[in-house]
Amino acid sequence: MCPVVVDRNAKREQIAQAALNAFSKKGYAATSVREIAAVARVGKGTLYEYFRTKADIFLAAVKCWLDQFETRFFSRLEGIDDPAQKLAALALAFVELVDPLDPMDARMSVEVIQQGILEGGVLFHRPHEIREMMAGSQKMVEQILLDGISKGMFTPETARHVGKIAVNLLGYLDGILLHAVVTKRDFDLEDHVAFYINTLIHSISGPSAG
Amino acid sequence: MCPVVVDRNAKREQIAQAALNAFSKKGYAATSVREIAAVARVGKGTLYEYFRTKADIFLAAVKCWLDQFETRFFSRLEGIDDPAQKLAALALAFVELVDPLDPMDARMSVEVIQQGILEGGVLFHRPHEIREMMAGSQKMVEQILLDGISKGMFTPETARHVGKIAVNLLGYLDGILLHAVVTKRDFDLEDHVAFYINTLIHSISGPSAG
Amino acid sequence: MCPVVVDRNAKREQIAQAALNAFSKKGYAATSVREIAAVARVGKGTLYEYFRTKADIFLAAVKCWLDQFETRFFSRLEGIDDPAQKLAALALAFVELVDPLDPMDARMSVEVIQQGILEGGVLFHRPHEIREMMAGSQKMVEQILLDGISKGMFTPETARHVGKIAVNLLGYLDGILLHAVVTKRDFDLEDHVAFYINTLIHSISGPSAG
Amino acid sequence: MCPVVVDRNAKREQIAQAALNAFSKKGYAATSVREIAAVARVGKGTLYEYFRTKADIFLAAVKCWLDQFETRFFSRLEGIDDPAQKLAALALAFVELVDPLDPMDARMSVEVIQQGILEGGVLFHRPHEIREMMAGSQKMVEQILLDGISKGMFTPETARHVGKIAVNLLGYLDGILLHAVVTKRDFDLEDHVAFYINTLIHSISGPSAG
DNA sequence: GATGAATGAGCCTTCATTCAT
DNA sequence: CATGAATGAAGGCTCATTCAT
Repeated sequence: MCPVVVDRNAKREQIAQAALNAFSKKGYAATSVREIAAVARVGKGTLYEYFRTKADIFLAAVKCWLDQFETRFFSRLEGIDDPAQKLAALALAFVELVDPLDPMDARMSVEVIQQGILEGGVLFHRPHEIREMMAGSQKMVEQILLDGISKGMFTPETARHVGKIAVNLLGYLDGILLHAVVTKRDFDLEDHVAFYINTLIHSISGPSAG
Repeated sequence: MCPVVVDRNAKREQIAQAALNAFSKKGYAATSVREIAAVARVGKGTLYEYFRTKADIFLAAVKCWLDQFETRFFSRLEGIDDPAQKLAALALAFVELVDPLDPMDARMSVEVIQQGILEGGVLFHRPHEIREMMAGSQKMVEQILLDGISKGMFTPETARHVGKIAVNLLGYLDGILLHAVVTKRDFDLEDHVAFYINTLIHSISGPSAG
Repeated sequence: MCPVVVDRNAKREQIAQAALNAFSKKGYAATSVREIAAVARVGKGTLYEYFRTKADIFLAAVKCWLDQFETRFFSRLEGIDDPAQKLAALALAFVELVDPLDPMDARMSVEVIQQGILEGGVLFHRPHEIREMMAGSQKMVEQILLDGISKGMFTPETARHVGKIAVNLLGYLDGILLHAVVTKRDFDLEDHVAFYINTLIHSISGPSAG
Repeated sequence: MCPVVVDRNAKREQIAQAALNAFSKKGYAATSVREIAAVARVGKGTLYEYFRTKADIFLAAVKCWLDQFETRFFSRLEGIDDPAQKLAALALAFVELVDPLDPMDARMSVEVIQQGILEGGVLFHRPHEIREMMAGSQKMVEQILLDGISKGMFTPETARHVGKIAVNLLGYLDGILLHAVVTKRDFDLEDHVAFYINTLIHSISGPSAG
C-alpha cells in the first residue's frame, strides 16, 4: 500500500562513498566486503542489492572519486582568466588536493592504475573506462594552451605541441605526486611544482612575455 | 657427510626471478605462492626452504628487479660524456626499458608503490627500503647537472636548482611511463620524452647554447 | 530489517558439543576443524562465525564437558545425607560416569591436562582456568568431611587433614580412572574404588563406628 | 676395506634420548622431526636410517624413558628391608623423580597415556606395550605386601587384597602426580603422599603394629 | 527491501618423508 | 653411512557470495 520508497541512487552513492573510504585506505584486495558494509553502515547482504560484485563496488567508488575530484578541481579554477595563471592554478590544485596525512587521492590513483594494468585487475579489461578518466583533464589543459596562443601570450609555435605539452604536464603531475606520497613528502612539493610550471610557461611564452 | 650440494644463493635468485615474473603480471595480492612455485618450477614447499614468507619472496623479487634495472640502465649510459646527451640518454633508457607489450617494469613500480603506500602493504613499514630505492637515481641526475655546469654548458644559476630539477625529472619519467602503460601507449612515448628533455636542456643551457 | 534469526548461543553450544565429541576421540592436535565442522554438520566457515580460532573451540568444548559432568555428578549426590555414604556415592559417580566403551570423560581429562602442561598447549597460559576447574570438587569433598566431623561420625582429628584427604581422594580417582581406561579396564574398577573408600572411611571414623 | 664401524644401537639410543627430551617438552604432535634431528645433532635424513617413522622414534623414546625411570627407581629401593619402609620409599621415589621445574616424567606419562587412549594415537593399537609398561610396578608392590605378610607385619587378611592395594597405590601415585604438575604444585606433594602411605600401612598392619 | 547466517573455494604455511649425492 | 634439498598433502583460516526470512 505504501512501500518504503528509497532513493536507490542515493543509497548506491552512499555505499560507493563508503567503499571509496575503505578502498583508499587498504587497496582493493585488502579491503573486505564486510569492512565496506561496516563503513557504509549497511548489512553485508545489502551491498549485493545494489551491486553485483565487489568489483562493481570498486568501479562505483572510482567514479565517485573522480566526480569529487573534478568538482573540487573546477572550483579552484573558477574566475581565473589569464592562461598562465590558469596553468599554475591547475597544477597547484592537483598538489593541494593531496593531503599528505590522508593521501586518499594518491592512493586511489595508484589503485586505479594497478587494477588497470595488472592481469586480473578489476579494470584490466576496461581500457575504455580508463581512457575516459584521463581524457577530460587533457582536453582542459589543451584548451588553456590554445586560449593563451590566441591571446598572443604563448608563441604560435606552441600550437604544434599542445597535445604533447598537455600529456607531459599531466604525466609529470601524477609522477611527482606519487613520489611525494611514497617518500612521505620529504621534499617541498609545492615548490617543485611551481618550478616546473614556471619553466614550462617561460618556454612557451613569446619574447614579449619576458 | 655428503649431502646434495646446491648453490642456495643461486636457487634463491632463481626463485626470486620467477616470483618477479609472477608478481609483475598479477600483483602481490593476486599472485598465489602456488603460482610462484609453478613458475619457478619447484614444489610449493621448496619456496619455504628459501624464504620465510610470501612477503619475503616479494622483497627478494623487488631487489632482483632493481638490480636488473640498474644493470641495464648503466650499460645504456656508458661512454657518453656530453651532459646534455647524457640526460637525454638517461631519459630514453627509462623509456626503452619499458616494453609496451610486457611492461614488467612499470607494473613492478606500481606494485612497489602500492605496497609501500597502503596500510598493511608488505613494504608499508619499510620506508627505509623505499627511500633507498629512489635515492640512487636522484644522485645520478644531480651529478650530470653539476658536471654540465662545471663544463660551462649549463648556466651557473642551475646549481641552485639541481635537486628540484632531478626530482622533477624522475617524477616526470615515472608519471609519463605510467600514463603510457595505462593507456596502452596511445601516444608516442619517445617523442613526448624527447620534447620534455629538449625543453629542460634548453631552459638550463647558457645563451651560447642557442 | 528482517534477517534470519538464529539463537547464536544455542548454536555455539551445539558446535561446542560436537567439538567435544571430536576432540575426546582424537585429541586436540589430531582433530581438524574440517572434522569438527562435519560432526557439527555445519560448513567449515561457519565455525569461524562462532569462534575465533580452533583453540577457542577447544576451550568451549572443555567448558561444555565440565558443565555436563557437574550436572550429571550432582544429580547422583542428591538426597544422600550420611557423610560416609556421600563419599562413597561421590567416588562411584566418578567411576560410573566413565563409560568403558566410550570413555570420553577420561580422554578429555587427559587432553586438558596435556594442553595445560605442554609448552605451546592451548591451555598452557591459562593456569587460572585449570585451577578453577579443579577447585570445585575439592571444596565439595572437604564439605562432606567437615559435615561428618560435626555429626560425630568422623574423628575430630580428621579436621586437621581435610585438605590432604580431599586432594588425595581426587587424585586417586583420576589416577585409577586413567589406569582403567589405559588398560581397557582389565581390573574391576568399581571394586577397587569401593575398597579404597572403605579403607578411607574406616580410617577417619571414630571407634564407635566399628 | 675399512668401513667406519658405528654402533647402530648406540646411535639409536642417542637419538631416542634426544627425542625423549624433545617429546617431553612439547608432546608428540607439536614436536617436529626437524627439531628431534636438531636436538640429536644429526641430519634429518639420518633419523630415517635408524627409524622407519616418527611414531617409531616416539616408541623408542618411551622405552628409553621407562628404562631410565626403572634404573633410578630401583636404586632408591636398594638396601631397604622393612616392608613398610619399602612401601614408603617406593612412593617417595615416585614423587622425588618428578622435578617440579622440569616435569619431564609427568609429561611423558601424560603423553603416553594420551597416545594410548586416543584414536589415531601412536600407541592406540599397542595395548600390549602399555600393559607391559605397567605390569612391572604392580608386581613389585605386590611382592612387598606379600613379604610383609609373611613377616607378620601385615595382617593375613591383606593377602586377599594385594592386587587391589597395588593397583590402587599406583593409580593414586599417578593421579596425585598429575594434579601436582597441573596445578604447578600448589600443595605439598611429599606431605600428601606420606599421609596416604601412613594410612595405607596402618590399615593393613596387625594390631601389634600400633 | 534488508539482513546476517551459512558456505566452500582457496589462501599461506608446516612437516613427515623420500632420495640423489 | 649421512645428509639436507625437495615435495605435496594437509592444516587453520578468510572471504566473496548466496539465500531464507
